[in-house]
Amino acid sequence: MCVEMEVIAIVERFENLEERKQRTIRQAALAEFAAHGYAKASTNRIVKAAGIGKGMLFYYFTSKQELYAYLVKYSLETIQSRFLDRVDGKEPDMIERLTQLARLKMEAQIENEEVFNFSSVFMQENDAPLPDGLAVKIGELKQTGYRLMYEGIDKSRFRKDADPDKVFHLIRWSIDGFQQELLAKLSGQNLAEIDFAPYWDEFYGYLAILKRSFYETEGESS
Amino acid sequence: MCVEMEVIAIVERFENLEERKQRTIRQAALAEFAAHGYAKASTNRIVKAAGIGKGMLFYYFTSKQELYAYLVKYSLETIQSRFLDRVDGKEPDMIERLTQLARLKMEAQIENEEVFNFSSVFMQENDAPLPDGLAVKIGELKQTGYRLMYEGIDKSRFRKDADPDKVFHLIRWSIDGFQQELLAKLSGQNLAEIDFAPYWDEFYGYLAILKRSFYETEGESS
DNA sequence: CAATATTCGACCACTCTGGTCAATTTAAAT
DNA sequence: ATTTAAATTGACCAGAGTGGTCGAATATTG
Repeated sequence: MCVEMEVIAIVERFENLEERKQRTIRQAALAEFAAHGYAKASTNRIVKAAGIGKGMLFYYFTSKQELYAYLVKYSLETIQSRFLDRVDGKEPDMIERLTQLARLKMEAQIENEEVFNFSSVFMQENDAPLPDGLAVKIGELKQTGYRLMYEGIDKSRFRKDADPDKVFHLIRWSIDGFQQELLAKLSGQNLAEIDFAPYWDEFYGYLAILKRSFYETEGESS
Repeated sequence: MCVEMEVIAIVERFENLEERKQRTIRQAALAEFAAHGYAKASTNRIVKAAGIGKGMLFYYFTSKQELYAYLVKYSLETIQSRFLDRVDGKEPDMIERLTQLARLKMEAQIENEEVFNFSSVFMQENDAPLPDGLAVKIGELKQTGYRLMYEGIDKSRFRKDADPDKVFHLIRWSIDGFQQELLAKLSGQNLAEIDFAPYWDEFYGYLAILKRSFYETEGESS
């Protein structure tokens, strides 16, 4: 009886769900893992936040581990397609490059806030149980990010009286500092509701100073 | 009988201990609270790390709360006396001021690593049960730190073609960035065993560039 | 109507929690 | 040497929370 059985991976049950429900559960789980890390995250809190019965979580995923692995995979794909793929890694001007990175990351983050929060947690976590393939992919993502930030920058545009590598770092720290401080100020608010225009203006103000200070001056007219 | 009884606060039992043992227990507790925050910190792990029986912890302190409060108080006093009190809040030159802060903080941190790690945790934690007095003192410490970093800086030394407030932030972010990155690179190692000389040299290299770039040029000869 | 796919939450064995306390060792006082 | 007091231990407690199961109820489908 039933020689040819429809074998479906359990996780497909989840993927066949209507998007709305999938999203609710994913958000709840991402938030929980982001807030507590793998070990201390609670499946009970996840189901409560997602508004589903305890049984359903283990109907969609065989275990906490599989749920975690799914979330990591999902996050990697999201970051890749919604952020990294859109970056122009050829732009040689450092400030242009970093501005682009900042803008694209912000755009991606607004629509996938939990994913980015979660990613900064699992990128550091190293005692979470992950299938080898995913662990490798995390490493690759880190490297991609690194390349996008450091590779192919034309340092010859910097002022000649200073070590270009040092100038490079100073510019990076400045832009990072602005971003971090802005994000801290805005934390708690819903990013999607914020009008970023004035913050971008402020940002460009900083960039102008950085250019004036760290780039070779090219014809200083009044 | 025994009308005049020697009433001692329980915590004094701890303070009458020999310094060595006090220190061992304090370090274990500071590390545990720093790593997990108040709620998730485990008294079991503390006594194990400190090498004492479970009973002793509650012989010295009546509860986890009291232990936590003691550690906060101890940390505040340490930071005040070993760091803040030594800062010259009058130095008007921003880079001099921040250099001084970096150096003094580093010196204090080398000899009280756990205290500083713990402090950055309890300064953000806001659902830990603390006697009102201490909560106030934490606020005061934050303000002192803020003043030491921002107050009385002579911004007129900055280049005239840029908003001095922006320049101020750029310099701060640069120095913070260097510090953070260094600390991250050195994390895990025992700070006391590290020779910081080359790092200070590197640091001064950055400061020279910052001065050259952001300060008003005063007679550019060569 | 029957078969199948979903959904629920009570329940399980287990771990860990902050805290207690009877019993023991150590030190001090007489 | 003997009494008294202080210091120290870890087994133990009730309670909370853990990841995960499962029988029963409900929806959906053929």
